[in-house]
Amino acid sequence: MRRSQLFAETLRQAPADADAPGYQFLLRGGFVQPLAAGIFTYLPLGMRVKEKVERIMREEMNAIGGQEVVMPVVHPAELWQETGRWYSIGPELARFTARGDRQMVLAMTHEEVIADLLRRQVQSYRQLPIMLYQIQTKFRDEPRARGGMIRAREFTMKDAYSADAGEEGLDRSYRDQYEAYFRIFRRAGIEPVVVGADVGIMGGSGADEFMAILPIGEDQILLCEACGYAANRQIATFRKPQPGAEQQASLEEVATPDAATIAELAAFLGIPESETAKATFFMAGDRFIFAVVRGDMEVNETKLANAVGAADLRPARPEELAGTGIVAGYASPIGVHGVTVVVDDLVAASPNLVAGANREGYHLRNTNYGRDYTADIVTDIASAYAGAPCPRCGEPMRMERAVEVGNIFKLGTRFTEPLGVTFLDEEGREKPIIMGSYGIGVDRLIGVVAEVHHDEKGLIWPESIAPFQVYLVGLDLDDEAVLAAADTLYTQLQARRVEVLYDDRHERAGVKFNDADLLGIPLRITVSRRTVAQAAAEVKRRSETATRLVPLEEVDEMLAAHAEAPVTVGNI
RNA sequence: CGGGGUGUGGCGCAGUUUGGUAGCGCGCCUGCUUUGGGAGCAGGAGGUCCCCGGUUCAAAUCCGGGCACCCCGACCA
Repeated sequence: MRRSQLFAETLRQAPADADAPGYQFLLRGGFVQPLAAGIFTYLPLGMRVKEKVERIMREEMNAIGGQEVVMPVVHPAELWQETGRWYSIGPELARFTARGDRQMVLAMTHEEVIADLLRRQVQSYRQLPIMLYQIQTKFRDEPRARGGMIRAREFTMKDAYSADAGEEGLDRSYRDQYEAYFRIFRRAGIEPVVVGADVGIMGGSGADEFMAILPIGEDQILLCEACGYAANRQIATFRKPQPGAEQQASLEEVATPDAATIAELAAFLGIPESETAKATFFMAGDRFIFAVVRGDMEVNETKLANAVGAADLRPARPEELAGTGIVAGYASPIGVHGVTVVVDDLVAASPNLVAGANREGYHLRNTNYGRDYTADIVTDIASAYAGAPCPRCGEPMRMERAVEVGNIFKLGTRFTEPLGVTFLDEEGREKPIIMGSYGIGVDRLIGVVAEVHHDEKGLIWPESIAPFQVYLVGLDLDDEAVLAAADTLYTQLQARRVEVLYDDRHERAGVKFNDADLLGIPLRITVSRRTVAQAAAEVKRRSETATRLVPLEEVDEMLAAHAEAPVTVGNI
């Protein structure tokens, strides 16, 4: 491809609304063009990257027995009503009315459709196992798209679904996907960490997330370097400190004016925050949830939601406290009524904590679980934190921000049961199919690679997904000998099936070199009056600063030899 | 959905406080010169100043109401 023909206008300055550096380069280089918040057009350069990422995914999915399908983006509402997600998922599920008042949804995921497909096609255990995948558009009306390609509303996902006759089969499919995922991410140039995850709206029995550690990540993960424990903060546990062993003392009200926060309270009384109890209030639908953790810890909303069996939790509004006996800022479970009380197990085990008196300006010393109050649920609802002791080995854990680039779920019968997706086993018994679901965000992966692989000048694509393998810079092209040499090399490289972008524009050297750096193509080859005088071309790797001269007749041979590299797609 | 910010030519911005009919840099077009790290000179094209309404002799600027986009939080396979 000649640069003069390529539809890619590079920008010297990044649009002001792009903050992440990798995303800025994707915009400046002409890889993608935003249409609206979280909705993008892929331009030719971006399309080439996307195509290569998808090719890797296809290869790895095919390698574990996956078969490709494409399912619709528009689904009838009835299917989503059958699984209940029509009702349980909020406005992020985009709904619209088609002709004749038919309710439709835009696919945010495809479990319903795949389950329906299996329901229609599978009758016998002899047809199982099945592994299907697609690379297809999804739409999620996210409350807030951000981070460029990392969190889009319309995006492309590689989603795979396994159908097995039993748990052992699911374990095997899950393991195959797990390993394929590592191969996909490594080939695309990132090294993810796998963390245990919450099953969220997917339901099912287990889930792992593939996380790319990045400061712009929206997720937080806890990692133990000593034993390898890794978990999303949403579900991460930690070894709780030993509660104090002192005797229970008698309850005592103490005036604590203007001490409505734990920090103020601890400072006022001259005690550590760990000797206090913190109360927070949530609504799970119509249920009022009163949650208590030790003062130095935070409530983990995911754990709390799971503890009370709620799909959704939101902070309670002040007016919702009316009639419960709760006084915000001075709250404790003592004297409250009509609410579901959930107490963290550490609080329940800790003697003589300072807690609110449910009276403006007063707290209680020496509150004790069991003696002074009880709870509907006592369990772990505290959030793990940086430095928290590992639940397995007790060593302090690291907390990192990360982007979820892939996830795998053991769905079990979450979708096949309500939809009646069954098969007959060897004994002629009807059983629900056991499913797994496995997703990778294609655009998000590209966005993550861009964030990981760049320098101050631009992108540095891994060879495996670079839009071109070679950026051929022609300088002094008004010199006929140089033009002929550059054109010849271009033709030779194309004949070798090397993907080459030939900068034949009438631009100055600086412009071309800077564009080459911005676009991040792995190899730059320069032909100029200077190099032609030595019958050579200058070769430079984007990832390195060194250049070297290679005789013109050897350049295409050199690249052909290079084609052996295992991770490479294409002919270089 | 709460808090904050921003909407002015393709991109980056000034102008808004104190109303007077739109400007700078980059990019783009033409010509000449230049030519290994974002050239110089000369000439030129390009803008419903986010939208609607109001105030005013006069609105990018003041007032009201929308919308869009960005950041933080909430939310999130």
